Amino acid sequence: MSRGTVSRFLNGGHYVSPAARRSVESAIRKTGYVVNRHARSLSTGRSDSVAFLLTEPQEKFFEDPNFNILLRGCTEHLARHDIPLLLMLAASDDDRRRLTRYITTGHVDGVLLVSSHSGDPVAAELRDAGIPLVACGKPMGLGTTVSYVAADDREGARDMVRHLLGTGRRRIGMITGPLDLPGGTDRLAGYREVLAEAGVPHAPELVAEGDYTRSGGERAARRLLECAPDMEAVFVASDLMAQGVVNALQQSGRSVPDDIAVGGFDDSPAATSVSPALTTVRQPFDRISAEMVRMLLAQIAGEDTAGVILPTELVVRDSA
Amino acid sequence: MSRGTVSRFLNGGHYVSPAARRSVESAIRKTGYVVNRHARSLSTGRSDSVAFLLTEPQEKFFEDPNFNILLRGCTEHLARHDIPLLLMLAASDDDRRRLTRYITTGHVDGVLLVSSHSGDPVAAELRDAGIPLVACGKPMGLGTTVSYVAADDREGARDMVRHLLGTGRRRIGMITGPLDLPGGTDRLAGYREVLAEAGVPHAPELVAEGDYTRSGGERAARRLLECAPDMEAVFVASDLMAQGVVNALQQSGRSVPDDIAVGGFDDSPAATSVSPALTTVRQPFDRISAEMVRMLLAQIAGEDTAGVILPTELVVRDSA
DNA sequence: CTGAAAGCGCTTACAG
DNA sequence: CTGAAAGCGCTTACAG
Repeated sequence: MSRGTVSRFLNGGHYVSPAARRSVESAIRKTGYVVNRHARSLSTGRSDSVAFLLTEPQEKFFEDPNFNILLRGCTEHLARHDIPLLLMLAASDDDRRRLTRYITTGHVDGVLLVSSHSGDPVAAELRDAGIPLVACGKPMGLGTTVSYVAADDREGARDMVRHLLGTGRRRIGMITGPLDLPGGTDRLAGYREVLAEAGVPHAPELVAEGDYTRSGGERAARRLLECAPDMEAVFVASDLMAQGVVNALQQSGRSVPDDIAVGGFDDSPAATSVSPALTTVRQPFDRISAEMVRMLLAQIAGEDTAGVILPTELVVRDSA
Repeated sequence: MSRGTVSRFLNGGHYVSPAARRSVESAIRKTGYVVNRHARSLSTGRSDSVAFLLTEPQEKFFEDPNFNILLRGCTEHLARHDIPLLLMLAASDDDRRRLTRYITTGHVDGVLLVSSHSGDPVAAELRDAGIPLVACGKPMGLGTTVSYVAADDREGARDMVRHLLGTGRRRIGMITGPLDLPGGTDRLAGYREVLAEAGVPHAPELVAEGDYTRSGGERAARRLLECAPDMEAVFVASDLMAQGVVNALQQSGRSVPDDIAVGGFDDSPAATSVSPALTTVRQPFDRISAEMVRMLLAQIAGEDTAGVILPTELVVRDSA
């Protein structure tokens, strides 16, 4: 039997007679044959695997439940296509270089890129190398040359601030995400717009930049409390930070929501593990990961993809 | 210039004249040449990458700081050899199959295996496929056919229980790890031995099995409190669980360590983020990851390696 | 130090 | 439906 026939059997079994198929099957069973992926990849040009690349310090990856959820979603959606997901953490510049080299060198058919800060060269490097690429969140400063899927950060923020205004509060503070991340700037923009529309005067002392960590939220809350002790509500750009905020407020003797209402963002597991449970803006994580995978596979298949923005949803619980 | 010369240049530059080297360098720069790894791997039989394979539900990976630390250590030690680490999470059986196939198929030169429960087929599968393999913790039921590196769980447990006895307490409980994990059984064995040696009668109502999660620790502590309300101290097989235990004890109105002393295990970040700070048994994580990497590279180079057991150290803080 | 050549193990038109 | 053959892009003895 020729190696051609075996190969055809391995790749879907088209143009293989039942008899041939049977004898290949039994031979494979008998010898424990397993294809050599390198050889296959060399000849097909594909590797049949995909990377989930995170360019964040490792702590953040472990601390923030958003990554967990996103990772699980991507894994599951890829599993339906029987494609393994390789998780790569680029914590240092050195790691980044090593991993980009690894990726651009054909080891992977495409990459799901998570959390790319403006100034982070990874997205541009991969794009320039022609690697199929989908970012989670619009990569800043790259125009529309990189496909992405994101939640509608601006609109979500607007919903939350409108809700806060609706409870009668005017002195509404905000703790933003890192401002070199799209979720950082867009949520802030939404907050500002709604307040302006409602005729609430701009108050810079009510805004503090956070870093999407619990302890960062705590610190920012204390800063706000100092500069604006009369704050009535605060919109926090992530649930994890909001956990820290609730903590800091309670320690300062304020009750949530009676003294100060707190609104979060994400609707991650963090939202319901605080007391009071957080009123927050749900990111459609499952749709996000599904879209990311769909778009990446489309790119790998040679199609063009663009950016997609998915709607968020206000979830009202007890904190505001 | 022949491709042979270029290849020699790429692989260390031996037997390449300075003139040839220069012209290769400039050609590479000009064309943006990058080697095709598949072709290289096909001919060398190596892939120059290594997997960190975790067979645990994804939550545990994210919740337990031990994994974080171990992962970081392995990444760093491999970085010194310029070898990328691919993280693979096998949460479901389906994932496991997909990833084992991926691995045994030559995509990776070796694997660092974390947390293999007895009954988990992964270690045996990889071993049978002849993949270089180092486990973290002795894989149960596999005899000595798989190399591993572990902390001295038994001796560490002995130290802790001796310390607890030394503070004058006799009614000492234990919350174990999962008993299908070596750390689970060995720490329990150390606990039992020391109590027996001290003439303390065996009291089954003082032992509860935990699962290395915070909430599991909480549950186990409540169970113990019910069955043995006169407990004076408890040795908890992980710091993360101990966090939950301290919580449960305090909620029940007990003070730690005055009413009940608590000893942990790991000396992970969890140990110092509780109040009171945990007296615990330090696992030498950095040495563990260094050894794992060293042994894996040795195996890849064709050497044989065995099991190594590293000493622990008692760290006395406030909880006991 | 250098080049020509074989070989790594697959896939895929191409004839038949 | 099947086999013979070319080709994927490297590495590595082997002569020179």
